Parts: sequence; structure tokens; C-alpha cells
Amino acid sequence: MKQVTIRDIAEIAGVAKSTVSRYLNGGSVGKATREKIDRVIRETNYEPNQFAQSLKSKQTKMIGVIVPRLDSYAASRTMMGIDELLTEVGYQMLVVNTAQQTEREIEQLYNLAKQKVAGIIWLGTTVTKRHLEAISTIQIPVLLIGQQHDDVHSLVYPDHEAAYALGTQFTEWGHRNVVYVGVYESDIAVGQDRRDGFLKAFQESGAHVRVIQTTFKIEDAIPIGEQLASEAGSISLIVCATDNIALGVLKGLANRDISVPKDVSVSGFGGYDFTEVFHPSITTVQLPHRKTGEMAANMILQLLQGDTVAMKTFTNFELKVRESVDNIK
Amino acid sequence: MKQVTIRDIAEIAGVAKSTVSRYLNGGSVGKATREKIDRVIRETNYEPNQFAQSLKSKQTKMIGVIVPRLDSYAASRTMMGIDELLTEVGYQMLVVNTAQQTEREIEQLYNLAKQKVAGIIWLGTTVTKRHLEAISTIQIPVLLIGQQHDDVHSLVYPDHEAAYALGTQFTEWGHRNVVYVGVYESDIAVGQDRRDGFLKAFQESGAHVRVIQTTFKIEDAIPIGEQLASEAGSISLIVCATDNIALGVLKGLANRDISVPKDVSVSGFGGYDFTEVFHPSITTVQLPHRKTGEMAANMILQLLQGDTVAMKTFTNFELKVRESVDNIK
DNA sequence: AAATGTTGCGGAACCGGTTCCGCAACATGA
DNA sequence: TCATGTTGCGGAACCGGTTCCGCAACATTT
Repeated sequence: MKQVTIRDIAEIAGVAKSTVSRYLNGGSVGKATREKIDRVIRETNYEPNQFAQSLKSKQTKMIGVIVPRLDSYAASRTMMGIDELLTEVGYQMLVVNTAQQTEREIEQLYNLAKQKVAGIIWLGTTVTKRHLEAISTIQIPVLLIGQQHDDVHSLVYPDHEAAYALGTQFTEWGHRNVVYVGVYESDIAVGQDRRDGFLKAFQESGAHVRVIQTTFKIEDAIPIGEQLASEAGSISLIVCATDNIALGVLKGLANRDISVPKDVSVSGFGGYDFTEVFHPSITTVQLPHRKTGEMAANMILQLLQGDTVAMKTFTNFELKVRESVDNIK
Repeated sequence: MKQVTIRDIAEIAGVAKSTVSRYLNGGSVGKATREKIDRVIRETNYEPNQFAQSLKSKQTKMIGVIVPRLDSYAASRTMMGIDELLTEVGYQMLVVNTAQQTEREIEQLYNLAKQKVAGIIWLGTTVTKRHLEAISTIQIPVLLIGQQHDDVHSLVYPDHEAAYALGTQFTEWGHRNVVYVGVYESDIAVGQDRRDGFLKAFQESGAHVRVIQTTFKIEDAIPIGEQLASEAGSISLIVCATDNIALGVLKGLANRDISVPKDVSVSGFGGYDFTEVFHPSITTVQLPHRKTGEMAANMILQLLQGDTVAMKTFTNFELKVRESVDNIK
């Protein structure tokens, strides 16, 4: 199974290497030679060596995707969307994982550049000066998903707006004593925007909100649910920054035999599949992760072509009103 | 930001390209020149061009991973394990998605070979002659996860054994009227082994089992749950081939106000995170997906070194006895 | 018919590494 | 002291493509 090279083709067809190359890349080739080469290539199953091509062109048909975790629902869905679109147009996705370490994001930016990916899609959590520095030195189009920054093309979820919409709905339903379970502020989109959207809605209605901070892990949210169980009489609603946190809180409440939504309401954020099949089904905001992946792939391709792309694009969202939050008015 | 080449280094250091190359690859280089080159490389931040290297060596530091779906819990966890170990030893993971199409598995086998990956880890569903043909022609070590075949190195979950163990437990608890909700047989491990393990246990105890077939999708399992709700009096246990199916069935039962495990018991298979936090928590078998990924990475590396590796390796499993299945004896 | 433009094609250089070969300088053994 | 390793290093070829340049054959214009 030796690799067939362009020289082999040239020899068999009785032409020069350069002619074969021209044939492959759409240069001017006469009809007769075209047919000859065509036949030889077909017969030999010739496939150009990608390393030789990239060595010369300093480019690949790869788009790097930097993800904080491989096993997050949001990241998986987004990757699906990206992959689907990219394969359609003959590009490949190169996923690199940072295991939630900011330092590795920066490393990977440089690393992907070294591998000459055509573009980078970055599912970010924080944007620092060092990130920006990396992005500007590597000279490769970068598209940021999920966070925003004026100096980077970004595709963002309307976290603030969606949280505000959901919060407003809850206040209309009469919730006045609320606990918000959020995450650390270093994640701008989730830790700040999402929280602030909720707070704005509740403040406008004069509701009382207590903020609790946790992590993205389900386990860490369970004790919070257990603890809040004792206050089920005085609070009417627990708003969680992600569906996973909601899951943990619900578990904690169930451990203490608190019934949702009868004793207390609980909401999530994100729109993970299981929120619908959970019992009770969970009221949440659905974010279009998969479609966002497709959009991102499209945008990076446009950037590659040199088209101008809006620096900031918002995706849409959808309120999923389900069983876990009661209208108590 | 021009790329620094080995020639630049050679020129600045006043030596030949070949000497620099020897320095980089541990050939014989004198102390004085060694230091000179060392300094120049450090100062220029020189990084070898990977395409030029691969062009010559016909090899990369990449391991291809073929997955049927990007958003499956099992696949994600396995990928995490693979990635973690590979980055430790300086390899990279190249994930390719087949979107559950067998044809694309074969395509990707060839495609990855074209990209000169050092090895391939394949999360398989079916093994056909065409797969075997591909594997043998590409001449690259392949490690199959989740399915088994005598001609391919495989790392498999003890589906039959685990299902048998779980089934035996259930019969000991007195379940005699059982429905098994499985998937299509083309997936050998899940569709056949898992089912047969259960059936063996139930048959040994003389229990009556009805088999229903569905897909891997949660949505498809919901109507099954709804339909089985009407038989809650006559059946005591619904065994599901995967945790996702269990989720759907539970939803269907809840839609019909059937209480689990009071009216009927339900079990899953796989050990997904959410089975623990679901209410009621779901009795299932925990498969070590992440660790399996690490093992797979280790094994493929051994194959690369030419070490001999067992053709078939079984992972372990753990029964997770939780709330969703009652002891009715 | 001569001048000019087009088109098709081969040759050679180049991308940035690795490796083989051979030579010189030095160290070792007889 | 001479013959025989050993070590360090430079030169050149090679991996498999792409692209620039120039030449010849043919077509077009005046």
C-alpha cells in the first residue's frame, strides 16, 4: 500500500509533475492530457499528500475548537453543530480540551496556530489580556462563543435578556421571596450577566432575593438544596444559574422530602434535554446550542473568506414554561 | 511573525542545517556547538514545522477517535479519558464523528489513515467485513471500544455479565413479571449481549419476560412508558437497556401518574450522572467510561510501541442499587 | 506575411524538515 | 609512530506537493 505520488501519476501519464498539479488545481490543461491524467488518477486512487500541500500553502482545512470540558451538554451540542456544518464544506474540526484551566486556553491558541488551523472557534469562559495578546499574535481568525469582548468576533447567548425575561415571568406569577443560586463571577456570561438579568427583574418588582454561589457541578448543588429545604416555608422560588445546578438542588430538596413545585418552585437555565423528562419537568430557558455551533462554523468560514462579520452576534432563546415553577398568584 | 526555520537557526549559529537537526533529535553534537544552537533556539522561539516533519516521517503524534455521536454521555466521558492520557504523553486526539452512520465509520477509517494518525480508537456499534477490510488495508493500529471481534484489538464492557448480575439481583428480589426495553440488534453489545444477559437471569428463575424494542433516543421511550402504565398492575419491573431509555420510560409512567417504584420498578444501564440525582434515584449498572478511555489510550500507545496487547480486554462494572427498583419479596 | 497574443506544457526552485554519506580532527591501541 | 577507531560536522538528496518562468505551437490581427 505505498502512497501514490504526483510523480507516479506524471510518469504513467507521460507528462510533467507540474502539469498534473495544474490539472488538480484547475490550471490550463489541454483536453487530451486532461483525459489522460484523469484516467490515471482514477485508476491509481491517487490522493494528494496533505502534509506536502500544507507545507507549501501554510494552511489546512481544519478549524480548531477550544472547549472547556468535553462532557458538558452545551459543549457537546455546540460541537455537533460545528462539525455538521464543517464536514459539509470539506473542513475538519479539531477539538482541544482545556479541562477548565484558563492557562490552557492560551496555550491551545498558540498550539492551534502552530498546527496551522484555518480558524479557531473558542468556547470561552473568561477573556483576559493574555488571551487577546495570543489572538492578535497568531494572526488567525478567532470566533468566541458564549462570552463577549469588543476586540474579538463573538457569538453570544442573550444571557442577561433571557434571565430578565424569565425573572419577569416569575414575578408576574407572584414570587416575592427568591433565592438565586449562581456561579463564580469569573465566568462573565453565566456568573454575571445571567445573575444580573434575574436581579434586575426581581428588583423591579420589589422582590427579595438572596444570592448563593456554587460551581457548575451537580454534586455541589445538592447540599444547597438540602439546606434550602428548611426554608421552604419562607421562600417560594429557587432560581438556578444552570440546569445542572437545578438538578442538584432538586435532589437536595427531594432528600428532605420537599415537594416541587408544591412546597417550593425551582427553575433552571440552559434547556438541557433532561429538563423535559425530569419529573417534575423543569422550567428553564432553552439556548440553541446546536444551532449556535452551526452559526459559528458559518461565521468563521466567512471570516476566512475575508467577508466582514459583525463583531457581536446574539442568538435567540426560548422560555420553557413547565411544571417546576408554580404560578402562586 | 514569520516562521523561524531550521535554516535560520543554522545560519545564526553558524552551523549546517543537518547539525541543528541532529541537535534536535539527539544525534552527536559537540559541547560548544550544542550550547550555541541551544541559545539561538531559545532566543528565536524556534518550533519545528510539523508538516515538514510529517512529510518526511509519514507519521504524526495524533490518535484518531471515531465516535458515533458527539453528544452521547458515554462517548463524552470516554473522550475525556482518552484526551487526558494522550496529552500527558504529548499526543493529540483527533475526534471524528460519524453521526451514527456505519458507512461513515469506514470512510473515517480511511480518512484518518490518509491523515497519517499514529493509531485509531474506534467507539464501535457494528463490525462488518468492510470494516475489517479497511482496518487491514490501512495498516494502522486500531483499538475497538464497546464491541468485540476476534480480529481487532478490543476493549469491551462486560455487557452480558453485568446484565446477568443485575437481572439476578432482581429475581432475588422477587420480580417475576418483567418487561425488557431494548434496542435494535445491529448493536451487538447493547442490542444483543445486554439483552441476553438479562434474559438468562430471568429465564433461570422462571420469570416471564416480554421484550420491546426501541431506539437510543429518550423521546422514543416516552410512549413506551405511557403504554406500559396501563399494565402497572400485572408487571412489577421494567428493565431498560440504557439510562436514557429508562429516563423516557419514567417520563411516560409519570405522565400517566404511575409512581415508581411503588406501582412498578424501573432500572437503567450505563451509570450516567443524572441517574443518581433523579427522583427516584435510578438503579443501574455503572460502566467506567472515563477510565475505559484512559485504558484505551494506554493500549493504543502500547500497540504503537509494538508491545503485545491482549486481543480482548474486559472492563469492570458496578451495580448501583438505588430507589427505582423495589425488593418486593 | 509579419507581428502579436494565447494556450499548453516542461523544468526548476521552493516549502522546512531528516538522513545518508564522507571527510577531517582527534583519541586509542599495538 | 603508524594504523585504526570514534566523534563532530557539512553537503546533498529526499519527502510530495505548488508555482514561477520560459519556450513552442497555434490562433488572431493588421
